[in-house]
Amino acid sequence: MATPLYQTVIDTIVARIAGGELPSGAMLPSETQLGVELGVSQGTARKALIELEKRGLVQRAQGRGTFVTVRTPETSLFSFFRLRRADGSLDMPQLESESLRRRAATERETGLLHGRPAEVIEIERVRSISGRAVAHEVSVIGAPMFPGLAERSPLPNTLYVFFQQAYSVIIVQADERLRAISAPQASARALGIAEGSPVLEVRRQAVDVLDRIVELRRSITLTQDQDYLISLS
Amino acid sequence: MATPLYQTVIDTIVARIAGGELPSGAMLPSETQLGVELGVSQGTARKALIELEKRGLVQRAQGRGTFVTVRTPETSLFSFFRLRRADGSLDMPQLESESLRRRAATERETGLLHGRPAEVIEIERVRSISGRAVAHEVSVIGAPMFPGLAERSPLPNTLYVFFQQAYSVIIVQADERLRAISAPQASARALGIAEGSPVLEVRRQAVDVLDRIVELRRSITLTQDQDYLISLS
DNA sequence: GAGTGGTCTAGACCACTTT
DNA sequence: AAGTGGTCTAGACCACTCC
Repeated sequence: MATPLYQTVIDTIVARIAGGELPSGAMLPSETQLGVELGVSQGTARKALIELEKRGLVQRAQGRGTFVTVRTPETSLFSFFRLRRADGSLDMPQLESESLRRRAATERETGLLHGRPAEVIEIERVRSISGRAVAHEVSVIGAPMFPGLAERSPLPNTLYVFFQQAYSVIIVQADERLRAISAPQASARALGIAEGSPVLEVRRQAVDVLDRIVELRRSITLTQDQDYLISLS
Repeated sequence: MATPLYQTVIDTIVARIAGGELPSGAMLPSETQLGVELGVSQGTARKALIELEKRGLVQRAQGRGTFVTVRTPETSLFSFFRLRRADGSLDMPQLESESLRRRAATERETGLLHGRPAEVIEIERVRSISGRAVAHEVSVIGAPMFPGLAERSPLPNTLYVFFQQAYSVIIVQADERLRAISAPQASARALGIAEGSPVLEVRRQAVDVLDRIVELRRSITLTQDQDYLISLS
């Protein structure tokens, strides 16, 4: 029993979703159908589907079926944008400005990003909440993985939804390192604050469903009116 | 089918662990035994145990059995102490100083903490890494929930391990709000830094296995040599 | 009514650990 | 050899959704 049967079922479905064969919102075959298709029992197919639901990749609804999880700007921001009001609620951020650059990758970027890209696309954005600039983000992605992206500016508000819809790249995890620093010049200007004010620096590696590092991001965040909210367990 | 059978099995085991009947490291009955005891099938007992393992409350090992998860200072710090070196590894922090106070609870504390305590115990600590003070923490817990604690100073390095061993209070989750602020006077003095330097403020609510808010904590953290490392999904 | 997932059972065989 | 969890199957019944 080298690899369990249900694991190959999981892998098959993940591949179908990551390959675009099962797009966002699509209904999966029923447990019984899936079992017949893949030559396993309904119980084994069920175990795979439950695991996929726990990963957030599909959603199951009694009486309706199993569906590929739909990511909207709202759900994506809810997971991956952590600034919250004092009462914990999410103020929808607006995109204030955006600029795109295509440039040679640094050694570090080539080493970290999936596919060891020699060229990257850099996306610089400022987000605001209730008219106040609160975050200055610089994202870096491998150019070969996102053909044509550099020519599509302005990009949608939420990158990860766009990645999934246009490139079948599904971000499921973000590893972050946080530090309190004095606002660097560029960010201070972008956010309209005094240089040297304390800001939260967030350096992120975004990982997709195939466990590939897809994006490197550095955000400079204002935490005067909003908190960066997380949960450890 | 108001509540599933396996849920009552889960609740039974959680109660036994939280009640001290199954202490840290104890072996649980086998799936079959548990099924007989509680009048359910082995498969149902199994589903409950798997759920408990996912919550981190027990650990299962093929051929050996199921055991109540042992929390050591190492495992506890690994989960709930997030400062890490650049390479992601954990430098064990040392306790630099500690002071305890018993005092009347503020209105906010009474409202948030389990049991609406009128009196609380305040634990103030400074932690250091390689001889450098890096965190100034103030914890507040309800006095009635921890009888005799105020007289036991100095407390062990890791509070949550101590809570579990001495009071069967098992912390499983910490909800945190992060901000970058200018170091307040008291913390600046405790950490030996200039007042006004940027520091990471972490306000935490620690939740136990019975879903009760047990501790309120405010940490002022230096993020010069170490990062605050988290993962979103 | 037909089809879906949710729960529960019973039994089989395998892999691993301990004695 | 005995006991444990890990996998897999087959079938039953229930609750829910949709037509």
